[in-house]
Amino acid sequence: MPGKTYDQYCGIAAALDRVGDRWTLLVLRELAFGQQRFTDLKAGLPGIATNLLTERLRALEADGLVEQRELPPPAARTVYALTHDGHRVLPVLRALSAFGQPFLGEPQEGRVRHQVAASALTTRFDAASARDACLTVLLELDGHDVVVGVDDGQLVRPGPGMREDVRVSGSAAAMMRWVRGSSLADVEGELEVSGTRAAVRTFEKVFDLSR
Amino acid sequence: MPGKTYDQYCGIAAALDRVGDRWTLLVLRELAFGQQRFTDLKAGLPGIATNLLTERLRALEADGLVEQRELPPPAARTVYALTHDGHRVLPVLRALSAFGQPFLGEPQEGRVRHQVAASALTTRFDAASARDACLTVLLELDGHDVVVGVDDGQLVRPGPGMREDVRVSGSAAAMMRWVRGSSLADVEGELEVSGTRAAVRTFEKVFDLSR
DNA sequence: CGGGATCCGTTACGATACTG
DNA sequence: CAGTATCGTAACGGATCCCG
Repeated sequence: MPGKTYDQYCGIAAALDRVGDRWTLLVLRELAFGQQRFTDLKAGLPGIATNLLTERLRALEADGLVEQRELPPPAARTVYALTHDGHRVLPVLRALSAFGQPFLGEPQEGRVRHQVAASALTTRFDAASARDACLTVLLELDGHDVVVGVDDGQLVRPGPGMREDVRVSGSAAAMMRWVRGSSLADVEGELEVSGTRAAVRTFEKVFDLSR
Repeated sequence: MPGKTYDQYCGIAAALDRVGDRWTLLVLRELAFGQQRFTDLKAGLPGIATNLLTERLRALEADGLVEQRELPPPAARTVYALTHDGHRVLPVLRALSAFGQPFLGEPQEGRVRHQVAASALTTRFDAASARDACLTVLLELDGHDVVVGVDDGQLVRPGPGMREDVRVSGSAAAMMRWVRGSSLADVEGELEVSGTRAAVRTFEKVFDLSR
């Protein structure tokens, strides 16, 4: 922490004691995209000092939210990943993302990370409309695949090997524009949405995108 | 901010640029309980320096999340309150509260703020089960009234003058214990729940309390 | 090159004293 | 009651260096 613990009997204070430090929630955001090497994290967090990144990772490990994993030689040795407990921050990240969206300006082509566009999409997930829905969506943004799943009305990170019901292809900026309120017609030519009519309908309902 | 803005095109980064500083989210928590005077805020945030509290309030005002209101003379002059925009942080506070609950120890009688117990309750709200539900709950915790409402499947802060469907009376610590997983039988004698059978059933369903 | 550790100037925070 | 002022300390930012 900077300073010290808030030391209050309150869930919010307890949460901030773990993840309230500068950079910590952004580190967790990076790990929410999947396991990352130290260097990947540094690249995704422009401006962070290496010693701070180290310290934040150690603190998150100590709290059981993040763990180091050793990978077989063919790849870089060690990666960081969210633990089972660590996945419980995802709703916090989603709420922050939703809160922060209105502060963002117009997305500029080529300056939107594909994971950020995907995260902006999940921001619009509406549990009430998703009742009992099951759906796998493959986003192909600037050539990168991101899978978003809805299972039994819950937003999930699906494992690989799922066959997608809906595929959305295009630039991350276009996806961002759609999510931010443009109608699909407005981003036509930039985004291609494919899948059965029913699946696409479910997709638009669950993420409140039918405009 | 400490340091400076993260300056990333990302909702989470933009959110943290506004509310990511130390104490800021706890200031917003206090205001989520209702409008507060400077001194009330200070009392609810043990350990904060007065200059920091001032600075945080000014920054939140500049971002349009908090506003100062002048009250008619009979009371203390000026209070701080969330603006319309500022109410959009409530889901962030709820997500943080839910994330932080498991880190809290057993509640001790007399050491739980009634608002914290109420906030812990809202943590358990399940939008999927609340579909179309309408309900007003009056919590009477340690003698303080807190109203929690569900309208059309959404969690709301109801205005005054609503007649309650369910009333829960007892200590904040007992409420906390119930919310944390005890069955109603376990807190029997400490909590009194009244209302029509149907209303109580809805209450328990919507907050997943039937154990 | 990936994964850090070290050092140092700058900034923010914490504590308390003081004022309209 | 509602802040402002001051000041020592801890945390951060940036760069550099180190090691396998």
